[in-house]
Amino acid sequence: MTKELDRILKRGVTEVIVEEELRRMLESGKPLRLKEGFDPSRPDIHLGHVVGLRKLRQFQELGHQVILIVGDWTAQIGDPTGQSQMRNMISAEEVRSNAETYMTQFFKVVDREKTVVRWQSDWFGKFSMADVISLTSKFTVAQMLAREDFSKRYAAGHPIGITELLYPLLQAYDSVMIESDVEFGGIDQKFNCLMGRELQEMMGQKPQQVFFTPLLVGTDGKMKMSKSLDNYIAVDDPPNEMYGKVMSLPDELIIDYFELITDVSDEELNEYRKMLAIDSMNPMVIKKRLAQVIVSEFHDAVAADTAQTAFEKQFQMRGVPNEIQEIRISFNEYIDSRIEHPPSDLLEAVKVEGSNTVRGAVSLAHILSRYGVVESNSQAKRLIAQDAVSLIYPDGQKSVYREGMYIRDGMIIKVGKRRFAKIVNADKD
RNA sequence: GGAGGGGUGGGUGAGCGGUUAAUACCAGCAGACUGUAAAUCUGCCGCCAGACGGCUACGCAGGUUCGAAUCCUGCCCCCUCCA
Repeated sequence: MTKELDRILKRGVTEVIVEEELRRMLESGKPLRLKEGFDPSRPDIHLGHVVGLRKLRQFQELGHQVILIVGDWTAQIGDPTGQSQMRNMISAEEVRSNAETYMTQFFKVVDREKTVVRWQSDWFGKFSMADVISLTSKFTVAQMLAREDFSKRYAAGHPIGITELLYPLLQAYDSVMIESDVEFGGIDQKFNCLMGRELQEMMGQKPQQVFFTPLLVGTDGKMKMSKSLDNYIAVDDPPNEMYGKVMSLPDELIIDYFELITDVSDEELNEYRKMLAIDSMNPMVIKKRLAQVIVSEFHDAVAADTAQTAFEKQFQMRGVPNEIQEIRISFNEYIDSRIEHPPSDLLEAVKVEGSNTVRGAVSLAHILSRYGVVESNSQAKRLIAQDAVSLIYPDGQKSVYREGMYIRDGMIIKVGKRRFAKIVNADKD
């Protein structure tokens, strides 16, 4: 028991306030009320969130109760944490639908049975001006500026919304309302969470303990994982994509990921650490193992295997993936329209070598942009000019696409490393 | 209320009448290399057009000019200082 507790309190933890106190509470055997709040402003949960969610799960397994707070009010304000710009407010309807998707993802990690969901609007919905004043009167501007995000912005002359100052107060008030024993959050939430302690104490409650988890670095290897930086791996990512994203992580992150979002034993972890340190194994191999573990966690072992095979085939052996977007086009239509009276939005095509061939650089660029393989016509042309587009014939032959080449039924177009599309002549059926 | 500074492409940020689809950096994309790692090198990086070329773009709306992101007028927004 104590050993297990040690592990939970040590692995994947940045700081616990107050550790001794929390340990005592845990050992007392009394079920604790664990608070985790989220703002349904961006509904996608990614691996960065999972670090904390896994902790919640571990505590649940010890018999404690999770109280999930849907921050429908704070979401509208926008969390100022780590922001150098003022946040824009989002609408109430948006919040509501986001919350929906959020929760299904949330419960991929956390045990639904041992979780209570509360909406902030339960209490803030009936907040009056008098309540707002009474809440805000407890704090000073200096206290708010003690927070680095704010003081930096202030010093740099960047705007700070008054609602943003309110944010930590609302979050703190949540702790009071649910009589939280322990709040969970990323270390960047420190200010907000500590605010909760202060407010609880002022309101005559025992201040919550706070459990801070580390921030997971995103796929760019530099910044913390976040949706707005587009360096995230979402728990909802399909297996192949998830696998690929893990493989694209910088090697330096392998250990962190194993430690923070998988259950591999400490012994195994040390093993990897050693291997990486002395270079006794290609890090790629260990990373593949990581990718597999992660995909099995959010999907299943079979999906993980499939993803691995697909990855090897597509990227390591430079092959063609199994599932490819099909582009069905009527060859005849293109050809006829060319001959009769070509509408400007139609593709140019020239009939050659029988009826199942379309020709011309224009055509391919159009096809690619029209069917969403690339964003625009201009972009397609640029890619073609850069030899980034190639044709793969049904017999496996491959050649870089050049202006004037023929496009045939059944041919696969490869754009860059990862975009594929198969041309199908719709006239056949 | 007063004084001053500012709003430029995804981000930072230059330009302050023409040679500017707009310097530079970051991000992004592509190619070489490779382990879809990192590092490095190279190219691209508004849209349409096969091409000549055209269109849209520098907070918004007008105006001056052969010509404006650059000048003028009005409006909106942001920042700083004083009260």
